[in-house]
Amino acid sequence: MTLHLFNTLTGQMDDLVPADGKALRMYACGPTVYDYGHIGNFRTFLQIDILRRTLKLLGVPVQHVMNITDVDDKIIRNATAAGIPIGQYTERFEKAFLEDLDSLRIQRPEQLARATEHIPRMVELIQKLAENGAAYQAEDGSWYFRLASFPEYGKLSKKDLSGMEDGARVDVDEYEKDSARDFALWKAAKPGETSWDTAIGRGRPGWHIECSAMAMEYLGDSFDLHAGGEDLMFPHHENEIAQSESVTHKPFARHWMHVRFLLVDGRKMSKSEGNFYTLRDLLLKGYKASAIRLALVSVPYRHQLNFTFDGLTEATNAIERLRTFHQRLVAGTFADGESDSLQAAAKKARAEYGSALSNDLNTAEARAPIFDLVRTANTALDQGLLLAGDRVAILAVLASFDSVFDVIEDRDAEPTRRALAWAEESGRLDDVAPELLAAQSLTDEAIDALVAERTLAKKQRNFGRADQIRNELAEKGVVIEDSKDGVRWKRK
RNA sequence: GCACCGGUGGCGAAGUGGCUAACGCGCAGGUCUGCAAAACCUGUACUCGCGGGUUCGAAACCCGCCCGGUGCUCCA
Repeated sequence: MTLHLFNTLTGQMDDLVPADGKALRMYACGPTVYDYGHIGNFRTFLQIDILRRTLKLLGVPVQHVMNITDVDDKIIRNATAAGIPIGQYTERFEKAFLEDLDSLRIQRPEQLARATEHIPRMVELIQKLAENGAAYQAEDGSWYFRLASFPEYGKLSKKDLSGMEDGARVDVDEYEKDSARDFALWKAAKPGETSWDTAIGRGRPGWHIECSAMAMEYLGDSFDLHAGGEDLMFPHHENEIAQSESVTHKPFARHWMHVRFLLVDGRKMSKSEGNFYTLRDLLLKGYKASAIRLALVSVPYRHQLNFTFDGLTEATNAIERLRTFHQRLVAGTFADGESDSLQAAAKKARAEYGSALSNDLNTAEARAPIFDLVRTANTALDQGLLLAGDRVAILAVLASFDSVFDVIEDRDAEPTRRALAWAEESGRLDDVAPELLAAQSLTDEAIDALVAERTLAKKQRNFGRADQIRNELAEKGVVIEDSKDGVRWKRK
């Protein structure tokens, strides 16, 4: 099976396959590390994670490069305000970002590339552009890309800029450009700002050049896929194409993928609207990392996702259903053999799941056959008709599902613990949901002891005491389930 | 203003010409249970924003309208 993925460049569904027949070479625009990542950032990174995991599911090896933008206007401004070097400023946000990736179970790219570590490569590119007449230096020493030198400009975002007039929007500090739409490749040093002394003068890179430089450094002049948020399509990606292709005269990326923005409560998320959430905000409210992952991943990447707390609750409950079922299979004992109907159901689920994902990463559609299988298997389980061979087949389907969605295996304790530690050391304990603190106050050992006491009380038919213990635990978010195989408990 | 996307049950959401309109959550009733929980069963849109049209046949295609969102500037 091959992945059919919408290609922004061609405007149609194209098969995404490695041009060299080996690994799929992809570049994804990463974060600018000037603050903690918000859920909008993570929706994009999560959808790219779904992409790379789907490729692997389909047997395609991936060579994935992501940049970390660790120098830009905001970083310089904030670091200056804090009175520290930019490296020291970005370090903690980069660390936080990588932790957040772990929390959401987003796989690390094969290569992370920091902008500040690739300055020579960028300078080289700008020099080549200058030789081709595609770049020029302004009086203050800044370098700009000459848009007029690249007639194909606009081919990605389908913009026709030929009729646009110059002078509509000119940044005050960029008045020396030949044409208003020319964009900065290199910004001349201003007094007191971080800068690099290079062959093209003292200064710092413009935003777009870093991606061209690092993509070509690790993936070559031409590569398979370039991905990012929809906002980057114009002008960022358009500029990358112009810069890169003006140097190489080869197609930059063959395939472009853009993830749509998410909305929060029906509005674009913004700090001024008061609907702005970082991952850490949500963890401290008591939502599990897996629920956040599933909620952000369940709406296909080309659709707007309206993020709500109801949606998080829905995801929490859906995961609970999957995990409970998984646990039934893992813990139970089954007679030898296999049943035709369940084997067929497992096979069908796997096929439908794979084909939904291959169809432009339709995650919503991909969930359906898995839940179908859960219901079918639960019914068989209730009737004692599920056999050992069925268990193996169904667990394999769940594993395959989790190789992309990664929500069944419960690793939620760590992100929450990390978020609480962070809240403590950064003085944000007031933001922590009281129920979360209450739940944390109870150790597993304490729960086991109470559960044991309740079981004893039940044996003595002292249901009053048994129910009292159950209620106490429930208040702290611990749910008890009695079953034939014994008592189970879980943190809600 | 120009451009693009969407409007499917209580909520989320799939489906882009033809099987009883997936799936999840929620809700109601039932089975099981000391009671619960979990699980299962049944029900939960005779209908897909509105009005026309095309077609043997449309949620799906065309036209018009209404509503919501996004982009055109830094942004994932």
